Amino acid sequence: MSTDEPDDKSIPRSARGSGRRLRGAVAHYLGSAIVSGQIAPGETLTGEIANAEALDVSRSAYREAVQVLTAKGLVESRPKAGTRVLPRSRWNILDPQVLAWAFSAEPDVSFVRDLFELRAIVEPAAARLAAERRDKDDLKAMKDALAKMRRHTLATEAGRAADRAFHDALLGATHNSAMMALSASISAAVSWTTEFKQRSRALPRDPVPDHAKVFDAIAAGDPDAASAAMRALVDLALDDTRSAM
Amino acid sequence: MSTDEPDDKSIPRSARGSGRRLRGAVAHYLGSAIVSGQIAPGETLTGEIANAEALDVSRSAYREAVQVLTAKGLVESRPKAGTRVLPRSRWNILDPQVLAWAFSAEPDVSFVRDLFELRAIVEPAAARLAAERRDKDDLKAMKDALAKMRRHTLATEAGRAADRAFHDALLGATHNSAMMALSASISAAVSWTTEFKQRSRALPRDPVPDHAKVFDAIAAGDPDAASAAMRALVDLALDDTRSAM
DNA sequence: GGCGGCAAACTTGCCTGACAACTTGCCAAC
DNA sequence: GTTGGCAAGTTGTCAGGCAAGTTTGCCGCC
Repeated sequence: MSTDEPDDKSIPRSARGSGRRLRGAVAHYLGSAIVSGQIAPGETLTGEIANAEALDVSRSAYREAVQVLTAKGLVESRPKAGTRVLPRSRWNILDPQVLAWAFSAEPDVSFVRDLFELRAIVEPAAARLAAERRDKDDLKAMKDALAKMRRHTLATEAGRAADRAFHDALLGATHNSAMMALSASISAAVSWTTEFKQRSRALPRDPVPDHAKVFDAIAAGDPDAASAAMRALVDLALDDTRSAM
Repeated sequence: MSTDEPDDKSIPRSARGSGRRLRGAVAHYLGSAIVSGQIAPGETLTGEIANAEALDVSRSAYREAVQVLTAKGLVESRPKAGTRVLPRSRWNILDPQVLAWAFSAEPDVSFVRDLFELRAIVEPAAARLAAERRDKDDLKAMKDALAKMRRHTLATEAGRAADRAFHDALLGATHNSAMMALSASISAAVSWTTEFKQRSRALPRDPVPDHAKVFDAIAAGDPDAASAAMRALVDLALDDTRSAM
């Protein structure tokens, strides 16, 4: 892309054009490096002036990027001690952006397993709640998403967006704000893994029938059936993902 | 500059001494104002130079605070348009810090209900996993926390810390990183609500027996019993909290 | 010889002032 | 009425400097 500057590691400048501001690019660069393990927990990264200069940005831009990482629990900085990477246990890995950084590199297998495990716990329970509380608008949103899934397949970005929309609508039908916050994280993760599945080989299974079963149970107001149908859906998705890795 | 200024709203300077850096105080101030609804979603807050001056901090400190809010999905800022508060659906309310801001003011009743609902879903499932996977260290950590809970009551901060430690150890025993990330959020929320219960009136119930039952089931490696015991514990906690509000 | 306090040095924290980049909304021309 | 460009205002980035706080090591005291 950029014809001008084949500098050592000053990538951010070229990534600036992608809508992200400059500090966003720096945050992405550092965040990915940390989450992917290139900078191990406990390590303290080089001083602000040196590091900012190495990345060819001003100290303020660099500092604002570090603030973002601090806000997400990736690093902690104290005077004289420097900025050091915190242990994984303090990271907000449920943060959608951190999740994106985690999947921007080769996703860790055990981490994907953990995410699916969480999904297998939360989504069936959410489907149960949704069956009890859904209103007309919720059903309409889910129905529309389902129709879009039918039209496009999961091979297209539009299809994956429809998949996300379906799960978002489902979580939204619980009318539980905490659940909806998890929705953002989980649907993001699901989207990444779906794309990953897609990349590895053609999807062997048509996902629409499973989703339709969940929808029918929720529309019928049958909590047990909704929970069971969603459990089946997640299990199948886990199988597909597992066989793709 | 100004040594003594009982200015209208320049609170941050006084809050700086509390360990938090100055930008942390500004972030706390703005974050609380947003989460508590004083600044409604969709509103655009005043320009950086004006607002920074009103709070009696430099523009850089103010900007770094805003970056923190941006990282947590509370606001979004674009040139010329200003910085505007995003709709609640985009907030990372599972972020421990956002949770803290939410509880720093009068906590919203329906929000607390939502949190307990999530807890009622996640923690029994986590107890089930913990019963299957716990190792010696996990059991030791839980046992220690339980002993501390017995020694101090929930009326003391040490007791509440022990309660947090018990739940953290339990979530940790699942050996699931995503679950452990939720642990930070949930235990924080539980701690806030416990303190809230405490504030309203003396706790009518001794929490130790319930916790001990969960521990015994996990130590025995009985997933079903662990799940059931945890479900009972959360239900009781919900009852207490509900009657206190 | 060990221990405690003190000081210096280094890193982040904060400040100031200025300019560049980017929207947005107005306004004019077609 | 639509479309194009222009201008103004806000955030974004930059540079340099000083202050505050911590860690480290030295020095004196016990």
